[in-house]
Amino acid sequence: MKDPRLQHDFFEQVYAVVKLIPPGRATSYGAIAKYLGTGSSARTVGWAMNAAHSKPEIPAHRVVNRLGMLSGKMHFGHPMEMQNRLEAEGVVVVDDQIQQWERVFWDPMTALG
DNA sequence: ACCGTGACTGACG
DNA sequence: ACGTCAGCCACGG
Repeated sequence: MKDPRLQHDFFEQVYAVVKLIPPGRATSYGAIAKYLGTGSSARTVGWAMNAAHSKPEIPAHRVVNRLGMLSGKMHFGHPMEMQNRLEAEGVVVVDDQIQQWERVFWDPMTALG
């Protein structure tokens, strides 16, 4: 990613993928990073989500860590907001952990190619 | 330009 | 089955 314009679009690329996550499903920071080709920049994806804070159209609650834990819940308006949104879509969350994570997990690599 | 800081991850002990 | 470490990369001070 040497083209500064592509670099500038990195956040937008992250947002584009996040917006494609179907309701009731969730993916991980690393999966998004891998799909975008920068497999080792999972942290930066998290950073992008932090910046996405102001964008209501982005379902940030559908992005969790690789184990299906709500590691970003503290960054929502209320710590329970992330869990509430997920449960509103039928996702079961117990102790910050998405239940049946293997079934809920949405992999952009296989879903989008 | 340098350094500290993460909503991360995989590897080690 | 834990806790730690070290890469990782974009950003702000």
